[in-house]
Amino acid sequence: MDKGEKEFLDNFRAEDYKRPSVTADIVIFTLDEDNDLNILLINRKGYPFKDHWALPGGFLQVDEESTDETAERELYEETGINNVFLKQLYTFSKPDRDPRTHVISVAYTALIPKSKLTIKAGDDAKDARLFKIKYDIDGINFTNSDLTLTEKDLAFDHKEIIRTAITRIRGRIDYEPDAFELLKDKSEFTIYELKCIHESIKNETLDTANFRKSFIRNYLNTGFCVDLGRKCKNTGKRAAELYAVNE
Amino acid sequence: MDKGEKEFLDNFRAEDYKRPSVTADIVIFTLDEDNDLNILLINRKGYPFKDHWALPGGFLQVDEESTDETAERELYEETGINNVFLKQLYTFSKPDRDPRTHVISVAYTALIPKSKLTIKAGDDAKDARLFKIKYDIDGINFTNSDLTLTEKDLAFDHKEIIRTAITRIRGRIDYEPDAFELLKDKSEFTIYELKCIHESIKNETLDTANFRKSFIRNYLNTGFCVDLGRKCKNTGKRAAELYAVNE
DNA sequence: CCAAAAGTGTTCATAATACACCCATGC
DNA sequence: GCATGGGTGTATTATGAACACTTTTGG
Repeated sequence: MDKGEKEFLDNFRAEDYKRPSVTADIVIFTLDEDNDLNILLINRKGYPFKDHWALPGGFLQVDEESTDETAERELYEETGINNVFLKQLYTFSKPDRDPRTHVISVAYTALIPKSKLTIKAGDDAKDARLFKIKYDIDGINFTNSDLTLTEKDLAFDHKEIIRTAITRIRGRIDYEPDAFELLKDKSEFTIYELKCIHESIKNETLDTANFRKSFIRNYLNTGFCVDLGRKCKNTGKRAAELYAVNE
Repeated sequence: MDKGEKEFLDNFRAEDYKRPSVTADIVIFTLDEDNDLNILLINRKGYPFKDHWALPGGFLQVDEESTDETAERELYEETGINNVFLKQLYTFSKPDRDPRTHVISVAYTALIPKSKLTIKAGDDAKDARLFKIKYDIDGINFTNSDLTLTEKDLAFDHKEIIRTAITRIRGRIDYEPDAFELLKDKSEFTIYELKCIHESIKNETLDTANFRKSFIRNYLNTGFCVDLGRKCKNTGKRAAELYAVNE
């Protein structure tokens, strides 16, 4: 760095410029006991959008962290887990998307097996719940045992973020190994557990034989997965072969 | 909006929170007369990274525009064109990526035929130039008739942004109709012009017959393109069939 | 025995890839 | 006449989708 640059930086005052707020919001997908695709939403304790449901997330700590780190931190605070599959999704930045001020949201997608999720409502939430994603004529609905949300119950532009996330994950599922992230145990799973994950993400049933063949071609023969050479006994019915993701 | 929310918003003071700056930076790709892939870089007039080469871009106008609009505006100021293929690429947010303060960069990719580009150096630039993208052992180089840049000549983390952009466009070229955006004239082009675009983006030569077949299958038979039923006469050699993107 | 999960085999259409070959034109 | 761009045909193999069929297991 030359003298001129040092002098410039010493005199630079960030406060002289008007700036937006930046948040990281996270679309957390998981599969429930019915193997349905679920999303984690929190019920907002304060204004704006008090009592509405929103994606977990929070403000960037300026000069301290990247938005990736904001997302990781918020995810840990919200679900108690780290070292998780977390991918940047898209950045939402319309000036009026938050009534307080101009807030840029960098959205992330996380895929987490339910067994690893310990859901707790954070500081800014009255409640945190998993919702099944249901599709009907009007668009997407979110339901669980005692609540049904429509898009109007969602805060900010979070319905748009969720739609973008679903579209993205569906586009990726056939080409990227994302589905493995939703397995209860990546080091011991059956082809049919993996098939269930693909089915709920794509929201359609898949052919057993064809799914099997593509698993063998794309993941077993490539060395991405290995055949453990033993069967899964305890599970009712016929014993299924066990596989593991090769780390 | 209820009374409580109105009161909250009236009392909300955005200045109470520390906030980052936000910019939109644009990776502008074009093809030069040799049909090589080029990128537009500007030479920085002021600090920081004075005299270094950087992506065109600029600060978000808070409360006025989305980052998409920032990118459009900057692109217009820099190249004199609008209504252009502009896609959000990725958001870069490491706290130290700009020595002034924490600056979040929302990066965009633009594909523009050279005939539509009128390059002019903006307020913050001494110079604006197209550079060929060259690959060697050390990574990517940027060259034109009188300059060769290495990654060290680039400002900020712009080499990382450019790498991300190249990877993204390569991943999309086989599945998305991005290549059509680089045609001199979308309403009158030959299959071989399109092939050249694919070749420079992928940095490999393609088989004529196979490219042709996939064009027919994916774009002609689907109605995305139409056969104009006439030939391109003026171009030396044998006359080539003309096609148009169906608007 | 039978429903359900687990696993195999066969077929057909479409895609990707490689490559051999012909036509038109300007130098 | 030959290099270059423009264009066609054919063969091989990989992939995707449809579907018929067998095996194992608990109730």
